[in-house]
Amino acid sequence: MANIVTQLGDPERAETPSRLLIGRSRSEPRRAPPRLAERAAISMATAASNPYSIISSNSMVHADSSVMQQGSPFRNHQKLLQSEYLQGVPSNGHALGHQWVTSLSEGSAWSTSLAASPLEQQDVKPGREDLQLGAIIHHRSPHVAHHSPHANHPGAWGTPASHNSSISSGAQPMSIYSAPGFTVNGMLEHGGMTPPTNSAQSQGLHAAAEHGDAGAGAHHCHEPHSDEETPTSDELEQFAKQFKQRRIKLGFTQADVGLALGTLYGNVFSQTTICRFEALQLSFKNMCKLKPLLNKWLEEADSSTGSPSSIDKIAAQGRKRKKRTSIEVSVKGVLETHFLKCPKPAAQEISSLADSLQLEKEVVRVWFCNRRQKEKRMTPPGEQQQHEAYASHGASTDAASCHDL
DNA sequence: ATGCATGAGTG
DNA sequence: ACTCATGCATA
Repeated sequence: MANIVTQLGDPERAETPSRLLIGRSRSEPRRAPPRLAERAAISMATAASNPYSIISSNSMVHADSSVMQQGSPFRNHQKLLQSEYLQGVPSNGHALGHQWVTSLSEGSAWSTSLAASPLEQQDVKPGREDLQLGAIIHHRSPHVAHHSPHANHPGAWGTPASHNSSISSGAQPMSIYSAPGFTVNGMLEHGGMTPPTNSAQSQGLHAAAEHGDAGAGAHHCHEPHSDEETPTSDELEQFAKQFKQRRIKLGFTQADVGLALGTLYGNVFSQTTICRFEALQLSFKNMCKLKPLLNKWLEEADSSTGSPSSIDKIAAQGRKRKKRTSIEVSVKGVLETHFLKCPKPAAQEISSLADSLQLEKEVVRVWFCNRRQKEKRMTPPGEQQQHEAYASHGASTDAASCHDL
C-alpha cells in the first residue's frame, strides 16, 4: 500500500495561479487611491518565458538594494554575507545550465542550483532551543492575562532581551528612511548603479539592531531615534495584529507586502512569510527581524496612499523542486505517534520508519524537521489567536535517547 | 493558511 | 545531519 502520492508535475509549466499576480482584488478589500496619480509605474518585464533570465533579473534587483537590507535586530552586521552574496551572483550566465526542466524522476536531481536567497541573519545562537527544551513549561493556562511586557517565558518565547527597560518603542520619526523614488509596491528601474538612498539607511538601520549583546563591543546602548529594542512577545503580537489590520485597510494582500519589502529594502518575502508573521507563526527571533521592516512598510504604505503600481511577480519558476509529497493521514498519524515518543529519531530509525511506511527516507527526515520547527513557532497550531499563545510542551527533545526498532 | 521542501550556516 | 528562515505548491 503505497501511502504517498508523490505527484510529479511539469516543471516549467508550473505557472503560479493568477492569484499571485492579482493578489488584491480578490480576497482583500480594495482601496481607491484618492491621491497621487502615479509615480513610477515601472514594471520590469517579468521574464516569464525564460527560466534563466529570471535569475539575472533577480540578481539585479538584489544587487543594488541588498546593500542596505537586513536591519538585523541582532547586534553586529554581517556585511560579509552581503558582499559575498553579491559576488556569488555572477552577472553572466552562471551555473544554471542544469536540467531542472524535464527531469521528473522522483528522487533524482532536484535543486541543483538555486537562485541565491537573500539571507543573512543569525549571528547569535542563543540556546533558545535548549532552554526551551529544558525549561519547558506545560502550563498553558487558558486565561493568562496579559503578561507584563517583560515577562519572559521560559519556553519557546523567552524574550532574549534583558535590558530594554523602557525605551520608547512607540512611534519614532523614521523619515530618514523614506526613499523618494519608490512606491510601495512599484518596481525599481535603475539599471543597477543607482543605489538610491541607501547609504543613510544602512547606517540608520544598524542602529535598529539592539539586542542583549554580550561580550563584544558594547558601544551602542540605545539610539534616541531608532527604536527596535527587542520587543516582547506581547508587543509583537500586538504589532502583528495591527499590521494585518492596516494592511487590509490599505487594500494590500500579503503578497503585495512581500514584494514591496523587496523593492523597498531589497528583501523580498513571500506571501507565506507575511502570513506567518501575522499569525505569529515564526520563531521569536524571526519575528523580531521582520518587524522593523514591516513597520517601515506600514509607514510608507499609508504615507503614500494611492500609488498603484505594477505588481510584478519576479516569480521563481524553473527550479526543479521536488514535487510536494502528500503524506496520507494515516501515515501522518504514525509519524505523529513516533514524534511524540521521539522527536529526534536517529538516522537509522528514520530509515526503518521510512521503510515501514514506504516513504523515502528523506521525506521522513524532512517531516521530522518540519515537525520540530512547528513546535518552536510562537503559536502552536491549534488554539489561541489572542494573546495566550505559549509555545510550550515539548518532551524529551534531547537527541539520541529514543531507540525502538 | 499550511504542508512539504530547499539551502545556508553550524557542529 | 540538524536548525532556521523561507517559499512553492496546495488544500
